[in-house]
Amino acid sequence: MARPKSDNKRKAILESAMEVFAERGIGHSPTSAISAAAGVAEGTLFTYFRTKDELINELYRELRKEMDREMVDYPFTADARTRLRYVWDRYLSLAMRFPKRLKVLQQLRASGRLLKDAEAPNMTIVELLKTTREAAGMGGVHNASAEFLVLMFRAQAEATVEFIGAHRDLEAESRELGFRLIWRGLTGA
Amino acid sequence: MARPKSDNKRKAILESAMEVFAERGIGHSPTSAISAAAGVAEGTLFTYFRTKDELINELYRELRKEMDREMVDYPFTADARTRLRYVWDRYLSLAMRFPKRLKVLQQLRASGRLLKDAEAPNMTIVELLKTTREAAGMGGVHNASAEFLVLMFRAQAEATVEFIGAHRDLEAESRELGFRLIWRGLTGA
Amino acid sequence: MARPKSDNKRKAILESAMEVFAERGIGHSPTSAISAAAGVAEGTLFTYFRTKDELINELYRELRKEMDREMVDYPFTADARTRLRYVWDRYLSLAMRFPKRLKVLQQLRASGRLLKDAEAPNMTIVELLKTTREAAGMGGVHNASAEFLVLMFRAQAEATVEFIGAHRDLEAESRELGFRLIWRGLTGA
Amino acid sequence: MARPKSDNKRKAILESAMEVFAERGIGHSPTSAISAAAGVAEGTLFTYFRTKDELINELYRELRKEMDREMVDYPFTADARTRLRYVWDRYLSLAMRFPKRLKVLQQLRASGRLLKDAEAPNMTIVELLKTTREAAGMGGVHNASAEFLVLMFRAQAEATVEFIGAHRDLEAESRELGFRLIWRGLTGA
DNA sequence: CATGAATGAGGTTTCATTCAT
DNA sequence: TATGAATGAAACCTCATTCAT
Repeated sequence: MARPKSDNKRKAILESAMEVFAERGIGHSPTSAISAAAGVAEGTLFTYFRTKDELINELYRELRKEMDREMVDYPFTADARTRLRYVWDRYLSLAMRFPKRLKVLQQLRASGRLLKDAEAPNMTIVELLKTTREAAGMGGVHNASAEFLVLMFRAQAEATVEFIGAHRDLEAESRELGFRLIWRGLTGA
Repeated sequence: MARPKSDNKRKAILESAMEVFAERGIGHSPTSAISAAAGVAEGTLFTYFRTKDELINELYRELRKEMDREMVDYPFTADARTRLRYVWDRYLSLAMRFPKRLKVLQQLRASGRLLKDAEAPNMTIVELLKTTREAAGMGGVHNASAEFLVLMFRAQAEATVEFIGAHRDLEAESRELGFRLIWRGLTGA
Repeated sequence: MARPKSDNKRKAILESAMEVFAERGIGHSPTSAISAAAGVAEGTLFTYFRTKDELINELYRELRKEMDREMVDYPFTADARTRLRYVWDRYLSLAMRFPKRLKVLQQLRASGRLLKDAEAPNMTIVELLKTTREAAGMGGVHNASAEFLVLMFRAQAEATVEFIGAHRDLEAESRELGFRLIWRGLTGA
Repeated sequence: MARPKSDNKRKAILESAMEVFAERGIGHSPTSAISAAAGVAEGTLFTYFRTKDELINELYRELRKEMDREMVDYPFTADARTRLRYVWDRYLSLAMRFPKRLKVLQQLRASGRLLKDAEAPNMTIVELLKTTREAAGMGGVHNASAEFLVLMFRAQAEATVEFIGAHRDLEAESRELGFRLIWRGLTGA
């Protein structure tokens, strides 16, 4: 057959996993609940993912890929501020579109079940490494670890998402303020 | 009166819970492992905490209380920068002393098993609300939600701890840099 | 379709439950003993009965259905005495064939775990309601609650079974005497 | 000390056991619930009854003794009908006064935890043996086992209590009717 | 004797995974 | 491949009983 292990089903399972994890927590989400939500049989889940842990890792990879897909129009040649702002906006937009995404990502990271290679830097991270360092340089911070700066950026972004999640009406200003804090922190401007 | 409920045992169980959670993740930590680590019988755990969830919530409260205890010398009358720096330093010190603390806190928060009232603002939070807002005011940011600023502060601190955890040799400069970024973000200076 | 849920297994579990309950008492019968007796895995019991209580209720229903099945040749058109005697004889025969039945039924009733709807009147009860009332009418008792009369009938039958259980050699005369007592009580004849 | 193991406490525990058993069923009644209801410590229960089973047996004995105490005015010299009617009335009165009594007695009997000697015939039984046989003789039933007749009598009485429990308004006529049925059954009159 | 914390065996139920259909 | 019944190892929690106080 042309395409065995129908990609549809795989996707359905991953999507359902995300829903169920968000709702009930990873630890309280039996695979049977996931397969039920995906509309497939319990056993079918295991033809697509050998174990629950594999499903968890795949879901993590998938969620990170989404961010890369979000970057289609990334302005590679623009100045640092524009580029950083682009990532900031894309990140927040993605989070707003899928409000459960962040909660699941945090759970996945805290689960202690992720394999090392699932954390490999993706395109978004690579760009952030470049841009945050450039920005820090503008602010007179020359010897900072880029890795550290990215960690900071992500932390700020997540905090902003979390706050907006609790205060929907303050989305616009929080977006601005959050970016202002991080940019001013990096550059002093 | 019979044998009084020993505070030692309670503490031993909480500490063991923290160890075990850090090592294996909440979801993979049977209560039997916790009681064994604490050197008590399986049933004993349940005379101190009615359910595993109660244990989880108590642990969370305990960990937050620790931060308050860390604030003994808080310089209430000093300027905002000094006060914020104090919290920053105490937070990082606590985290360095108990490297598993942060991991467990994040797991607890992501677990979805915390009760609302376990999250009630403690003394540290109250001070941070005051100070971050004052600092933001100095930076020309007058209408920011203090809650948002605290979230940002915590995010920065956690990111810094995480980075130091992976790069012990860079502790000193990361401490400085982290604070510089957040302070400059708030105040522009 | 996967392996279909086997009716045999369901029956095996119910039968084993009855055996084990009779031998050890409901409260002292772990589900593991039941599944072992039925020759299935511990978990399997729970694919047929969601909880132990559900098993208990199903067993009760099953035991009552048995009595209805016992009534195949019920002489609907015969006189009241013949009909009542038929039920009496069938009831005693069933009890003699499965000596543990009664003990289990009493346990089930005393357990306080039966749902209301498990007690709904079955065919046997319906017939008894009719016949006992008719017999009572013959005895000049016109305004008796049929429900009360049925309760009496059952009580007498159970007492008779209990006695025969302890005095096997007196079965024949006890059967006669028991019926004579109840019939004379109802009709005076 | 004059009376160690204060009789008060012993009684309190027995009474509470009866309450708790009636409410929750023997199998669902932890000794801790009984001691709590009795207002004594968990351990205290075990200075009065070595095991739960011993408590159960003692309770059974106690409940049967109550019936004997009920017989203070037993008309030893009256005719059979009067004597039987006396027992019938006393039995029903006792049951009405302590509506949970019967339920608990049935549970105790069905529990399979009673020792043989707890069932030894008491004074009430002895009298019933005499009287029912005499009555049966009046009805032309000469070779009946007295034991069987007593079983029947008890069965009728319990059925009557059960019915009255569900239909309080019919108490008076049910009392009459129940006795009429058993008396007519025995004697034909 | 009274207390209630401590114990740990055992109970019910869940769930990842396997495998017959 | 898809299905879902079957499996059995845990998991959490209860509870009769013991024993230090």
